[in-house]
Amino acid sequence: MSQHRHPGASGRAGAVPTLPDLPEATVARLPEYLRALHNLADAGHETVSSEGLSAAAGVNSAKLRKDLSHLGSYGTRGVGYDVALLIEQIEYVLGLTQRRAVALVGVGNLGHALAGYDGFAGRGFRIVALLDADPSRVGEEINGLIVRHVDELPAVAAAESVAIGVIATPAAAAQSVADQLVAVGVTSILNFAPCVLSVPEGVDVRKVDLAIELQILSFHEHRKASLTALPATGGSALTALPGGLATTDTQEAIGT
Amino acid sequence: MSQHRHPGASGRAGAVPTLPDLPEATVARLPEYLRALHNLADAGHETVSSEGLSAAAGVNSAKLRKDLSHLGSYGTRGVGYDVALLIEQIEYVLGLTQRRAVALVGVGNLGHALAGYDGFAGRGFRIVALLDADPSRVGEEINGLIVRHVDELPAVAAAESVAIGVIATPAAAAQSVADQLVAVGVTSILNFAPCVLSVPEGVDVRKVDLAIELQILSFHEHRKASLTALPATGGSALTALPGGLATTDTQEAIGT
DNA sequence: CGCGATTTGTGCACGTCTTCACAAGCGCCT
DNA sequence: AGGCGCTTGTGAAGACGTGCACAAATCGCG
Repeated sequence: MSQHRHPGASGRAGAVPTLPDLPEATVARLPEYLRALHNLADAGHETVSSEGLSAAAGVNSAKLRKDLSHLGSYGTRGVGYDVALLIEQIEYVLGLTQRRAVALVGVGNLGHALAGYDGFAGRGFRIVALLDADPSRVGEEINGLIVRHVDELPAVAAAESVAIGVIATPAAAAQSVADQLVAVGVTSILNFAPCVLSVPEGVDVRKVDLAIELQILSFHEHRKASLTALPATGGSALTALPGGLATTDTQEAIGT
Repeated sequence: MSQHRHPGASGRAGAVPTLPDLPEATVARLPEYLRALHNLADAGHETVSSEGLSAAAGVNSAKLRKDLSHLGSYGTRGVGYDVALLIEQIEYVLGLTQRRAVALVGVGNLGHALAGYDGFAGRGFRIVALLDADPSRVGEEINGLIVRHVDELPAVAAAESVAIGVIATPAAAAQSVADQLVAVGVTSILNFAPCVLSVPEGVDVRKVDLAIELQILSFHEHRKASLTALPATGGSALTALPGGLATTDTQEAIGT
């Protein structure tokens, strides 16, 4: 393998860190590995095998090895992976060495919860502004931050370089908020509003819709129910529909 | 194509509705189509072309047609899809014709927001119980429901057949709650706690982790930043600025 | 010093998902 | 009635992701 360096302590700002163009599916799993690694570190483990880490992260061990191999050879054959080193590497690749500034727009039911969610501050992010369009909400203090009017977004962005915008507004307002975020230079958006956002090229949007998750579960419920209504392993060909047996045992978590 | 019937009015309970074993990727998109269709219906449209619907749902039109073809031929060539009929079909396939009962465990920051989220009640689900292990939270009323102690889960499940459990507890409590949910017969779990749940076969778990979503965005931010810092083509390494252009234009939403 | 136990990294085959491109079908207009 | 334009449904090809199985590499021990 090629020589990999530890970019964590890199003093150079725009260095050339050979960011290795990871597959999307791998990127989506890295945070999960990272969480599992932190748990292991807290428990005092210094090294971990791919088998152990994959179990903690809930994935196949071969998949985990392939994922990690994409960011370089940081394991030792016969031993496993150095927990601390791997944490450092993944955090670097994910860009978590710098605490990115997050602006949260929409301090309603959900926004309120997000503002108080410690998973944000605890995992490499800091909320720098709470914004809302409703004047009656402006001025309220949540978790040490004062809610400001959404029109102040340019001022916020000027004071502190906002990397990520979170939209927790009603669907009707989401597109307008997205436009405003893009206008002040935000290039990554996490959208909780149930609607499609249209953004210029180069801007990343991820969507989280709680109702959709429930509906997907509902489908599987429906499917399981209609299957159990069928005869077990009858011999007759008639009513047996899905030749298969195990059905789709997607006990795997997540998808997104 | 084979004859498809409208199962919406099916009187038989455990009928054999030819549930067509949809690809997971398709299932994950159906709720999005459904939302777009409701919007179109509200706007007065009676029919919609695959082009129009796919634009409203933010996907490729060919993908949409293939997705819909999996649940039967409900379009008319030269015309498009009947909005009302398609809504009925998708809701049937997703099992939304019956309002499924949801039990929410963990009424902290996030649980509070979920309890008040209208996307639940509005989209085919009804929260039938709010549960928490903290005695100081028991008794509180949220959105018309009284918070009960988690030990009452069996009583809740006995009174009303709970189809889906939502876990919004801290990570440390999540596995225990999942076990309790499984024990009372819940076979679908939506997990907001940042941890892997182990459940018996046949139980579906979907995970939503807000921190993970942010970290994925962070990766793309990091990548975009390191790319714009690179020289365009063959220039000197140092000061060259934004020679780069399109970069990774993953403007697509979600991944689920 | 050499050997065996262990674990990583990866080539390969397989299945799933996406996308293009086009024939088949439908309604409308003349 | 016939033809024309529009839209669906789908075959085929390619991209992508997954998992097996094994060679290469490392450590510890005799």
